[in-house]
Amino acid sequence: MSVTIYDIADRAGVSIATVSRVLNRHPRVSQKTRERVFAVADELGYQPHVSARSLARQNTQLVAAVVPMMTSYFFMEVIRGIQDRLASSEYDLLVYASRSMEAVGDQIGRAAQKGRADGVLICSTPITEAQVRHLSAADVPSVLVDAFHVGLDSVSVDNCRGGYVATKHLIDQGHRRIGLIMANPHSVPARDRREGYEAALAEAGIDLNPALIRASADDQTMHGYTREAGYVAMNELLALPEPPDAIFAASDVQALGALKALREADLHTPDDLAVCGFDDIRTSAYVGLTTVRQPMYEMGKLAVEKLLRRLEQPSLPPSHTSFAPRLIERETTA
Amino acid sequence: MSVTIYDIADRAGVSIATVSRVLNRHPRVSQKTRERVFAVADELGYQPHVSARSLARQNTQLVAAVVPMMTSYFFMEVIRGIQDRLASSEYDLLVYASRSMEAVGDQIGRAAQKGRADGVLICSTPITEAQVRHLSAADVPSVLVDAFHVGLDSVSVDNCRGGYVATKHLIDQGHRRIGLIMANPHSVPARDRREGYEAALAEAGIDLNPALIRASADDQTMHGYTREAGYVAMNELLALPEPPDAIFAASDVQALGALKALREADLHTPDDLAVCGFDDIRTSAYVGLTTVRQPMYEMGKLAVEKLLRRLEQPSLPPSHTSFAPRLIERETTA
DNA sequence: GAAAATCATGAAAGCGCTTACGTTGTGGTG
DNA sequence: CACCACAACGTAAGCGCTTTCATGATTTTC
Repeated sequence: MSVTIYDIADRAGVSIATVSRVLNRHPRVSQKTRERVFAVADELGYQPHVSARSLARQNTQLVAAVVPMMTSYFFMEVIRGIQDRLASSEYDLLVYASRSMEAVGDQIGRAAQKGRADGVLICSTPITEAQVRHLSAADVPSVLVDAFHVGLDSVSVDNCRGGYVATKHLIDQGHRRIGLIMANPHSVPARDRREGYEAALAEAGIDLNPALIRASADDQTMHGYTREAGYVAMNELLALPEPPDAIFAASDVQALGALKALREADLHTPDDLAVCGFDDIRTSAYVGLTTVRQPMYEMGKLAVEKLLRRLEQPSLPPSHTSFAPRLIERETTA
Repeated sequence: MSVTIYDIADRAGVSIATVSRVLNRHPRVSQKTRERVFAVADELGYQPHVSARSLARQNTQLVAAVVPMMTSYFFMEVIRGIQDRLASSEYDLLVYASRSMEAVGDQIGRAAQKGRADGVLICSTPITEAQVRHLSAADVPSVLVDAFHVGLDSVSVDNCRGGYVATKHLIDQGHRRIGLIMANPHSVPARDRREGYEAALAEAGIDLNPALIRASADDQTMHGYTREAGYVAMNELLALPEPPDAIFAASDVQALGALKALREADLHTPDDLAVCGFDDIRTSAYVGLTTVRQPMYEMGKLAVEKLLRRLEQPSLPPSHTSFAPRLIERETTA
């Protein structure tokens, strides 16, 4: 078998307790033995056994992140933020990505299993009361990203405000018939964005026209945040007797689908029709899509920050941070 | 403390050995006790302690993936493949992403630590002999993705062939002065693609013109696979007394940078200049970039496949798979 | 009906580490 | 010089689980 502290102890002529103390930088060890133990450890190429350490210390040095899907740029960026912050800590990252929104529950259960991780980050999942109870029962600190629950730390984006900002921008550009390409209404962020959309219209004294609102087809895996959904929705809107003169899409991917439909219809942005998305994914900058930027990277980073804080002080009251989304003006509306 | 097999044993009036057997579906347990134990376990809401189990079983149910950077679409896709395959196994995923190419070594060490993971997937890292020795010393099965070493399982793409295919395509379109936008020459894939490029030229009887080859600026973190690098390189090529009439870029991001330079110079693809990339990232489909597609998702999937196989049969000889890249013709060359 | 085989279970020894507690030896105090 | 404080280290008891081996009960076999 591989080299353990027993081997080191033998070789260095001390007890395993002393070896452990040296390895853990315990102060009550003489300089001489410390050096000897280190020397022997090096010589034997000792590596601590992570599971054993976890069991004895009653902590893994792991953080689990649960995300609905690896596919999307949004989660990528969030995870990148998580990674980066984690890199300067002592924690490693466990990733639980599910293929469907439904499987998320299982993943949370798995991530929160006893002895699995010291903390859990849960992304973009409307968490149920049952899950919250499960988490607190399992006594594993967790923070919500892009989701909210009173009892848990969270960092999110003010989606309502984002919807408002986008719509307001379109109105300011002189548009009146503003179409909304929604995602699946089950998606809380999508609902919030719609709320902002409606608020902006109301404020400008524009009547809400339900015909201009298209919810995405019922896509199980992506909550309708797909290019195809945007494409279909746009075509439906174009087929209207009185089509819109501007579009607010609940996500950039949908907006990209909409742009495709426009190209096919030989319509041009922003002259024939203005388009504003939501997210600011990579491609958006490239194609010049006006959008509302979510600070995804920063959200991931802050989430870890909160988790680490809670790991140190478990009794802290839950803290909630809501980022203000920022309008990024590009060619599709300018 | 939380509920352990001792609690179940007490409550069910059996020994912990029996509880363990029931929980592990050991056959030698009577129907009656099996049911009782399960009932009690349910009742108490028992969850096995992962670290304890790992220690006793001498296996974590974890696979570690080491990737140079979360940033790129390439790794995202690979990881997605990994995730998907892992989802139907009993393994969870540990992700080690480093911020720089240099830190990868540390990450490998960390991932291969004793008791950390049962297997390691190493992505796009030219692995050193020392690291190989370290891995086999630590006795952790590993498979290389987008990299090669005789002694280890690997799945990669025939980059040389890819470079050849891309260049051949440009030649077939009638181009003669074909520029190459290389990445950092430290990148093995980049070197291979260049080799293919040279082979295609040679085959067509076109003299190699070193002036038409631009290696990316020495970007530490991305090996020159950046949009900026492509942009700079393209501008250099355009400034040549005799600029190229076609470009093969070692990656799509670089190609996108090149396209930007072309737009600024008011040149149009494919008429003024044809462009072919490498990778087939998301944006490529959107902007109509001709490219050579790497089956990233499939690579991730197959890598896991190989790892699982090796986990079952550790003594298998190393197996190497090389995917043939596929040319995706789009507007930038048509 | 006795010996052998089979079965269900328990006792206990790990897995490799941490850590509370106890012991020894050293130096400092009165 | 007896006493105490404290530094340095060892002993041993965990952490929560798996698994070998032993044991008694039950069934099979001739």
